[in-house]
Amino acid sequence: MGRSPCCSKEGMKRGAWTAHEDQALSEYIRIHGQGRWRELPKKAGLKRCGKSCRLRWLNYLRPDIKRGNITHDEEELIVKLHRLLGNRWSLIAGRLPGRTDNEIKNYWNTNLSKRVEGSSTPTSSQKNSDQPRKKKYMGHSTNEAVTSQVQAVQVVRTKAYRCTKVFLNPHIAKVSSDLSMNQGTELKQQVELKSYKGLLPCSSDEEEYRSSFMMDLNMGIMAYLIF
DNA sequence: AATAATACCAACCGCGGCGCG
DNA sequence: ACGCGCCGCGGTTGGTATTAT
Repeated sequence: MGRSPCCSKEGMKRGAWTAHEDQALSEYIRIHGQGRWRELPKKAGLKRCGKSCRLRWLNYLRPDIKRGNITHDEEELIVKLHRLLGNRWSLIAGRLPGRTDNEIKNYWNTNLSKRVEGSSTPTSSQKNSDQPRKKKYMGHSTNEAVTSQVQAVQVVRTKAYRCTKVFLNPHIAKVSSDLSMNQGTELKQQVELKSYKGLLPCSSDEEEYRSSFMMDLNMGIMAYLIF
């Protein structure tokens, strides 16, 4: 069955997004919500295909995206989940609040796949020596870039800057605020990781974990929200 | 200082799943 | 039951930053 291309490519812009485009997209979604990607660009006045808009939003502009280096705990979790799920990046990302499938996929391809291939998960001491070269990113967040560079037309060079600013998932923020004002994300993450550790297989009953994990997925509820 | 090689990551592409008429 | 269109996923590509020579 032949499929028509998702959108006509004629007159469509490609490549890096400009601050102006980012702003237009964010603004549109803020007002109208996400979805209807096909018609979104037209309505938002963007010369982009819907797919591109969706990707940009999901991987970059979403306010709940947590940017910055993947922590060791997150890394361990990714490795474990990958062992269970394979390249199901969206599922894996679903277990890592604030992380996108694209980000995890990239991280896996550039760091973890090499490391995991040959040996088992490294110890923390190994980790430092094994760790692939890290760029000395200067800590820009893209959202900062967006706000500070809103001189339109200028392309946002989103890459090559690892940022230190953390964007909170609203759910996390809510739970965190339930916990207490200054316990914030760190505590939340600890709690979250504890809950993962409770769920993750201790080698023997992987099946058990797998089924409870799948049930969890089926319920459509992130485990971290429960704890 | 210049150039090449490598690492990293945003964005693109094509396909499959699913819902709807 | 079938075809069509939209959405989402996973693999791949391309451009830039960083490091090595």
